[in-house]
Amino acid sequence: MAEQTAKLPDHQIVYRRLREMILFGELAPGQPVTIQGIVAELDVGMTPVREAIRRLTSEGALVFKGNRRVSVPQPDLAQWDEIAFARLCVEPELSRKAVENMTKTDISHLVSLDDQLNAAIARGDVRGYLEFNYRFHAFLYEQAGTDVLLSIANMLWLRAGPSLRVVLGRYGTANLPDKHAEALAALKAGDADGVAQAVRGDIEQGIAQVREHLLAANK
Amino acid sequence: MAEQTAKLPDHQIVYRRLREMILFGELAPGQPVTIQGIVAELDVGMTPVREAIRRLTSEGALVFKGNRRVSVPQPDLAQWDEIAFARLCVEPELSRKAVENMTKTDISHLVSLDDQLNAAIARGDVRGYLEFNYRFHAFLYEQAGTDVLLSIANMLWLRAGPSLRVVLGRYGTANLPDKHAEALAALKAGDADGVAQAVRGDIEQGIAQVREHLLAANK
DNA sequence: CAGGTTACTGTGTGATTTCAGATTATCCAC
DNA sequence: GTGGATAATCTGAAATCACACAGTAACCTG
Repeated sequence: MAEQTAKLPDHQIVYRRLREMILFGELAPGQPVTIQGIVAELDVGMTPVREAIRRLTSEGALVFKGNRRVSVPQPDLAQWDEIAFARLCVEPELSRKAVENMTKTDISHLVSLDDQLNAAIARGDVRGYLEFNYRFHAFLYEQAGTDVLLSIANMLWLRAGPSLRVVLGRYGTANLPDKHAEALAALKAGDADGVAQAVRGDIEQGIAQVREHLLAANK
Repeated sequence: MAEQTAKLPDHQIVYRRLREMILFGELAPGQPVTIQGIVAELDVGMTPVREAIRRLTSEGALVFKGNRRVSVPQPDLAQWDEIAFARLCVEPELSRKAVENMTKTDISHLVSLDDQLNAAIARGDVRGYLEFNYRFHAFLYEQAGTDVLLSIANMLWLRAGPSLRVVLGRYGTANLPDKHAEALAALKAGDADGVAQAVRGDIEQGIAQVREHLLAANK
């Protein structure tokens, strides 16, 4: 693990680091991101930082802000609905495809992630919730072995992350029902449709929460 | 148009140029892409080229080849089916949303693009076919005004482009039925579902052609 | 409050360093 | 002595950096 990052080129390290910061809410929506700020913070040259930012903007995780600043985008209601639509297309399908490739070890890893997720919820740890929720879904989807759909899903999570963070920061981790248990049960039974259905429900719940928040903020 | 590219930063110019090269088949699948090769060819510095390549890899238009080489990807059958699935999710939806925003001027522009497309087919111009086919769909989808879905669609076209080129290069532009006329008719009637249906059919045809080719090549 | 100046940020270039892969040379076994 | 395999070297490209340039926004002064 450690030796992986050691031999990885800088631009990939920066990319991953920034990615995590966006995904887990360390960068707030609207917050400006400057190249030289990152250079100072992560202690690397400008070139790798520029490449990482370029990559993230092309994935929609950062946006050009009129002038030449980039910042973390804050989706409006219409954009949120687009993200929701796309996620509901892609993620149940990924879940379905993942089922037949899952080994017992994989499933127990998912169970462990879900346990850590629940622990984070119990102690009101928003960052922990975001991280383990992401890792739960990401690990499940990875098992589908489909890189095109997976890259789309990752892109969508990147766009959804900051908004989730805002809502959770406001309302806390209480009342966070998820359908992970349901998904795990179907998974153990080898019921692909059941898993897809559970994941769909899980996504719909999360989406609805943010959606209500956006509706309320809008009016 | 010309003054746009004149004031555009180099990395965007390079990005667009490479993008077109991939989209319209100037770069063959599997062909290695080197930074210094592009530097020499387009006469710009390394940094802009690196940024453009980074962006294209994050969109799946180029892939890291194990070590630090990048090349144009060649989807196998499974990947092609993923692309197909995602396109069929996204593009009919984009078409549907586009309908209500289309003005008469927009429609006549689409008609003009379709005419040029047919002219390209008639003269056996593969590159022209790819370009006008792309521009027909791209223009239609742009009118939906939905940037998230649009960026996904663009990503998928980028992944599909090289394969289309291979098939067309092999079988020529004869026997290229499309459903553009059908789509245009529904569009003029304001029939959103009809447009979505026609686009779905159009995509399915194109997909099937490549799919057969991949099946044949595989066995 | 307006005009100009300053500080800062993004952009582009070329030199330098690092690295993966291929080629060649050497050594050991047979 | 020959065949094979392993190790050292060589090559070309990628990765990084430091600097020069340009444009913008903020600030300061009158």
